[in-house]
This record gives sequence, C-alpha cells and structure tokens, in this order.
Amino acid sequence: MVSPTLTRPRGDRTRQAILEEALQLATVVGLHGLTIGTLATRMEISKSGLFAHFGSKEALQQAVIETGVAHFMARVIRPALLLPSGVAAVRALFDGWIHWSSEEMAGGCLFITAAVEFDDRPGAVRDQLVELHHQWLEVVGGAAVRARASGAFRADLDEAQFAHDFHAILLGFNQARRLVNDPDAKTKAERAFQRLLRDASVSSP
Amino acid sequence: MVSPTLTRPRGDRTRQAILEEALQLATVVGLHGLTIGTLATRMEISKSGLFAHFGSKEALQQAVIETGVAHFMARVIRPALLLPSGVAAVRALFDGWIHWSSEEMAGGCLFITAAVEFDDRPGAVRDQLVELHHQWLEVVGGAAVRARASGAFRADLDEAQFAHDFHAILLGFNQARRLVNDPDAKTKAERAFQRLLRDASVSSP
DNA sequence: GCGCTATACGAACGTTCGTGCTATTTACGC
DNA sequence: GCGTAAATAGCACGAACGTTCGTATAGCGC
Repeated sequence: MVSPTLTRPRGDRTRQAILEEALQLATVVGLHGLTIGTLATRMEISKSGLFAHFGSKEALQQAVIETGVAHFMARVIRPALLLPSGVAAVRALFDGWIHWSSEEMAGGCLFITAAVEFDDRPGAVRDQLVELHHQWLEVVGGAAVRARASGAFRADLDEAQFAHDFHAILLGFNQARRLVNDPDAKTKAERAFQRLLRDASVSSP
Repeated sequence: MVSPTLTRPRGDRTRQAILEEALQLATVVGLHGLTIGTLATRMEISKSGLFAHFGSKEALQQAVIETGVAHFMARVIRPALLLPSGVAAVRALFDGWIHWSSEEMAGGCLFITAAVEFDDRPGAVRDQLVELHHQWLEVVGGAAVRARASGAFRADLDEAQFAHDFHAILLGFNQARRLVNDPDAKTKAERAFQRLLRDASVSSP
C-alpha cells in the first residue's frame, strides 16, 4: 500500500508545490506583483516549465486564490462551523481569521490584498473575489443567525450588518499590523470585537 | 493686478495639472499601477517631458501622495477641526471622509490603496504612508478627546481605540463600495458609526 | 528685440513582463 | 526493458516599463 501522494502523477505534485509557494508569495507582493519569472526562480524551475502548468497568468492567479480558499476553509471556516453554538462559531471565526492571517500567511490576508488590486480590474479574478466576499459574509452572518436563534444574540439583530461590522474589524487589524506594524493590533481588534459582541448580545442590565 | 496663477512659472502649472490627473488615476490603478507612459498619454504630453518634472517614479509617487494630502486636508480635516464641538468634529470627519472618498476621488481612497500596495515595499513612499496614517489617527483621536472633555463622550474612553475603530469603519465602507459595489455601503457604514458613537457617549439610561 | 533658461520633445537604452514554439528529459503502463 | 506520453528546459518574441540623452522650442528679463 502506497501513499496516495506518491501515486498521484508527478505533474500534479509540482503544480501543488508551485501553488503553495505562490500563495505565500502572493500574500506579500499581491496577485499582480506575483510574477512567473520570480516564482520560477524561487521554485528552482524554468519559467516555461512553470508556465506550462497554468497556460496563462490569469489562470495562475485563479489557482492561487483557490489554493488560498482551500487553506482558509480548512483552517478557519470548517472548524468554526463544526461548533454547536452560534456564539462559539462567531468567536472561532474571529480567532481563526486573526491567527490564520497573521501566523499562517507570510504577508497577511491574500483576499484583502487582492481585493484592493482588482477592485478596478474587471475580469474572472475580480468576479471570483466578489463571490468569495459574499460567501464569507454569509458564513459570518449565518453564525450570527444561529446565535440569534439560540437566544444569545438579540432577536432584532441584523445579521448582514453584523457580518459587515465583523469584517471591518478584520480589515482594521490587517492594516494596523501590515502597514504600521502596530504591536497592539491584536488587542485593538479584540476590543472592537468585544464591543460588537456586547452590542449583538441580549442586554444584560 | 494679475492672478497669481498666471504669474506662476509655466512649468509649475503643468506640473500641478499632471499631479491633479495623476491623483485621480492613482486612486483607480494604484501608485504602482500608475505608469508614466499612460499618464503622459492622458495628459497629451511626451513621456520624457513629463518625467523631467519629477526625476524618478518614486518622486512622482511622493508628489501624488502630497497632492492627495493637500486635497484631504482642505476638504475633510480642516473644515472638521474648525467646528467648536468635539462631537461635531468627529461627525464631520466621518461624513467628510465618506463624501471625499466616494464622490471626489475617482477610485476611492488613495491612501488605503497605497497602504496595501506598499505595506511590504520598504522605502520613502511607505514611510510617508505610515506617517500619514499616524497623523490621521491622531486627528480622529484628538477630536474624541475634545468630545470627552466636553462631557459628551465617556470619561474613560480610550481615544486611540476610538480612532482605530473609527478608521476600521471607513475601511469596511471602502471595500464594500469598491469591490462588491454594495449599494448599502453608506448605510452600513453609518450604522456602524452610530454604534461607535453610542458606545463612546455617556450612557443614557 | 536679444539672449538666456525653462520646458518639452523624440529616440533609444537595458530590463522585465507574459507567452509561444521546439527540443529534451523523465516517468510509467505494458 | 521498451515505447509513449507527460513534464520540463531552452530560446525567442513583442510589448511595456523607467530612465537617459541630445536637441528643439517657447517664455520672459533685460
């Protein structure tokens, strides 16, 4: 009996290795700054050899995003959604995102970087990013709905607004950490999150 | 008596015109995406003629940022700081920022776009952006301190945290508007802002 | 009106980008 | 073990980038 990773064709393995490296690199330099030449050098492979795996740069960018999504689903979304409590899921989404973006991705959140790069660049990549953003807000909003149904959150809570505010806190954290290197970025994000939770919870007099 | 804009050397006028156009273009394509060739074409001027005004692309980028700062100071910061009330200043900063970024800048806030582009690109431009970010948070925090002194905001309010949260709302608005074209972006930002104000204000039982 | 200087131009530079083509190597079923 | 197909390398391309250089032109003090 052999490990399935060994029976898998060689090309698939190198393609996956390329995407793993490309994902980390893209978090630093962006999807547009991600260049086939430097990626090939980093992988110690020829430019044309790497190129053949994707056929176009746009296809590479899409594949990188999908790789990032797979990571994000496995490390942030799925563990959170497994939790029975809605409040615990919200908490896990927050903690998971902070940890994932600051500890597992070399240059922070790829999706935020890519969103800024492509918000004025129509095409398949942009469409993909928009779709991902909607899905992400739905995941957060869905957890809020569960928390509301369980009685932990206010009955009149607007889950779309909650998800929007939740996401904005993450944007603030990302910028505080990446641009100004604020050592208190995590603390500030945590305080903002607690304020959001307090407002969403049923009032405790 | 002649208008000062006519006595000013010709070169200064074209330089200013270039920067005006470059600022709008940079809000769309970013400071890195801003290219001397396309900018020259847009201005109906030669590439080398335009280049001579700045000497390097980095100098152009810095000049564009300074142009953006001048706009931002004139249209957002100064009017707000003239208000006698701290709360009114906070409100004016918020409204002013929303209006400025969505109505006066073709591609949204230049500083947010540039921050993402340069957060991993050390150099003079990045340093400039970090400094601007600090100054901006200090302006917001200063207005909060005034509101606290006037008794409108809680005595134990952390103005740095307030400024951080304030800024995060703007980041959320910018992304909602630019990436997903959310028609409710302004409404959501307003709701988030009201929640921030409510939390900062002295409790009304 | 002359002459100096600021301003703009056109061409070319060396790089780097993404992307084709064609060979050569490598892996794997039979 | 051999043959075929997949995988990679090598090389070249056209375009675009920032930048430099020599030259022409326009504006303005005198």
